[in-house]
Amino acid sequence: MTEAAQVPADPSLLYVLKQLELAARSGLDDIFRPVGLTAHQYTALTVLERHPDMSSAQLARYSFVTAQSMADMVAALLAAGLIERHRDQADRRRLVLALTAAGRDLLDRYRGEVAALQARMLADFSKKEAADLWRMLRQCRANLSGQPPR
Amino acid sequence: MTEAAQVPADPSLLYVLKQLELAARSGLDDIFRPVGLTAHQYTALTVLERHPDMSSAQLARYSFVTAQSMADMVAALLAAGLIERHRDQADRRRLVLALTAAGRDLLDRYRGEVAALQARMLADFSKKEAADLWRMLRQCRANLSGQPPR
DNA sequence: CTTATTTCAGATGAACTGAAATGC
DNA sequence: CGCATTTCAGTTTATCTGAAATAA
Repeated sequence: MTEAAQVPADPSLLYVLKQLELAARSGLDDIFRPVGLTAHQYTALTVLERHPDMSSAQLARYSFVTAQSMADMVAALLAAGLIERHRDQADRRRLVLALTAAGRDLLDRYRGEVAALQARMLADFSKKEAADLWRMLRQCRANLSGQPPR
Repeated sequence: MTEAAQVPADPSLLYVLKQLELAARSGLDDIFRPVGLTAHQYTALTVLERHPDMSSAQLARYSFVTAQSMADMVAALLAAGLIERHRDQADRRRLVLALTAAGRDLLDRYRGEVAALQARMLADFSKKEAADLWRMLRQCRANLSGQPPR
């Protein structure tokens, strides 16, 4: 008998968080599967959009993965023509990354779908509730990581 | 403003959610590394605690992984002596799982540390704020749960 | 007969560690 | 010299797909 996954009677906050993130990432993967992008790769693109001229190593620290792991993902985005890179003139060890026109175009093209996913998640939320949720999540992250919110 | 904010200045709600879940899971992994348990395995134990006598296949649907993947994890928990299983007398295809005394003992032993992690995450939250966050996260999960699994 | 559960076998991908080359 | 960035090479681990056996 196929029963839908049921909700625990009294799940911990950490567990609800995990399941919600799973559902959200699944939604992102569904959106970007047609263009052969994973949720992780999309996320990296949005980080580069907000913080241009990061190096692969910086991006890795930002995403809590090793520089080697991030190098693989950067290679995939380079191969897809969504980002480009060039030597930093000030520090010639660094290869700074930037979105290409195609990368910016892709982000623009899917902004609506991603916003719709977020809106679906926040159905029935008032503007204030959504803002409160956002603020509290950032606070939680700051509390756990010791990192300043970005 | 004459121009719409086309490029988000702040990280999206989905992105903050992802980073927070990452930090929380990292905290769980730190807690359970000494006993050789992953955050995912710990989560499975807590699910079994709340919902005794689930089969591996049910647990898999519950966790949004395939039955084959869950079988590997179940095997690890069996080998560690934290769960046991026996045939369901009503449906002899099913191998129902249950915590062993050692499994219950482990959960009891680490309940405090997990609660402390959650408390660290919720530092400087009022009781009402924490309750609001919990409620909103559950609401978000419910809103997205109509999604097809991966 | 069809479906669900479990198990076996192999494939894949995304992360890791270690080490070397380069440049500050 | 110590340290950071990038790259090369190999490894691990967790998932997946496919297929078979068992039972309702």
